[in-house]
Amino acid sequence: MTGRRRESGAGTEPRPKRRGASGDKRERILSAAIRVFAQNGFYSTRVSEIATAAGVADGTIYLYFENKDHVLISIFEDRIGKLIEVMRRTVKESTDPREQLQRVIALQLGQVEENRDLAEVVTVNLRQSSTLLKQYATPLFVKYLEVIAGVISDGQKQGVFRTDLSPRVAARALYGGVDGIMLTWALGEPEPKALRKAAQQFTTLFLRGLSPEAAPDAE
Amino acid sequence: MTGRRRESGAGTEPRPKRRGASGDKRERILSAAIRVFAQNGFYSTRVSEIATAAGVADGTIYLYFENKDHVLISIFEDRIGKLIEVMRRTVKESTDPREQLQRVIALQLGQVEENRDLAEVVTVNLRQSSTLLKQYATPLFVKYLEVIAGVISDGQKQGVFRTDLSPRVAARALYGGVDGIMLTWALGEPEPKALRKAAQQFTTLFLRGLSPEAAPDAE
DNA sequence: GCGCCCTCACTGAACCGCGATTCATCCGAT
DNA sequence: ATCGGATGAATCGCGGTTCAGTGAGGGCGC
Repeated sequence: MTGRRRESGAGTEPRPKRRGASGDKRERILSAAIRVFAQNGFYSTRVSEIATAAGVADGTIYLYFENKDHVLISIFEDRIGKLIEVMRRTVKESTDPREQLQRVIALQLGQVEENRDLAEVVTVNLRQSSTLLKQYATPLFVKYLEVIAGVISDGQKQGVFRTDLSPRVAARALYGGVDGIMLTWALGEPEPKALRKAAQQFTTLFLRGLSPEAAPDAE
Repeated sequence: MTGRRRESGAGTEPRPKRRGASGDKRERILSAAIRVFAQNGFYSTRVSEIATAAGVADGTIYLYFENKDHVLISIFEDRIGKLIEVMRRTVKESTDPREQLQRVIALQLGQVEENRDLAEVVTVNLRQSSTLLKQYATPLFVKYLEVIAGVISDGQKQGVFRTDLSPRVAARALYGGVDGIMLTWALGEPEPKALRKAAQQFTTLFLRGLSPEAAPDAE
């Protein structure tokens, strides 16, 4: 007798029509969630906290998102999706792969600098879920890697990057390096200058690492 | 119903909070936890699953660990602590900083290769808890970075590494790169050769990045 | 040597608090 | 008056933690 499950609604999208303030409510919830997740982590955050932070009622969350998981998923899809888009555009602004990489690194760390919470959510929470998020985050992650790998591959074809490195490995290394810097910055003291300086140094390190002619073997 | 337990042996175990008991039970729980956490993630894993995987009763977990959180904490303290110890020893086996770095990278990815689950727990779960783990994982992380930074700093003094990079930034980049490679390997297909190859390439990339003499400036 | 207890690691079913989700109800706009 | 987004108290299942038992080992009194 308890089988009154109301899941019959064929529409899996709980997103209501965006009318007036409605559209900005979804946005409010998302940005509140970023704040709270960064503060407490995904699993330690209760839905009611997000609601309070967003200035809406608990139930309202469920008008815009299927459930708590999908709030996090939406953060990735919205924010990281946008980041990748911007990255693609940034890459197109130059034809020199070295400069492209430099801009990509600066772009990422710049974004992060002005939104520390997002940085924390991305670096920390990206890895939180077991299967669910792996499913949603991985495709984005792959897209990200493809952009980087594309730049490196181009550079190799143009002869400005050494060709004995797999673009995908190098892309992972770039991602990892940026992530590592973001992580220690997000967890540590919030000194913005340090971040920029680190970005600069990392770029130098990475670019020399990719350079086609070996430095004189010091030994 | 295998009543087989009580493996006395020469058990001088100061480990359990309780009196001298079968010390191997704690170990069984830890390694089971690594397996299950890697599979499902920390928060999606119930204590009863760890217990089942370890072949003990639910309550037994609480004889060896304060609570679920501390199971994860103990994994870090035990395993990562050991890794850092081995790293330190490895570093001492050589005096050439370039070789030291190379060995450190190989060591880490080697460890990981033979224990994929641990890799996943380290890369993924390291970032799970909000405050609790930050508190326990950060000191270890700092120790780790210090070892790497120490090697780089030495190399700079010896003149085999460029001196315009902060050893700490470079250390973070190294960490990040290794982590990024581990992550994509842990999440992706389990091809061991790929890991070793990636390690090799990353080492090359990183060492050239650190080399003191610039490659011919390509631009 | 024998058997009686006592101890203590271990067990696992039950408890209980928490928090995600629901839904009856409430407005405000048209 | 009607529609539909918004509300938030109540629900309810999950799962971490507890604790009353269990039984094997071994100390000890005889």
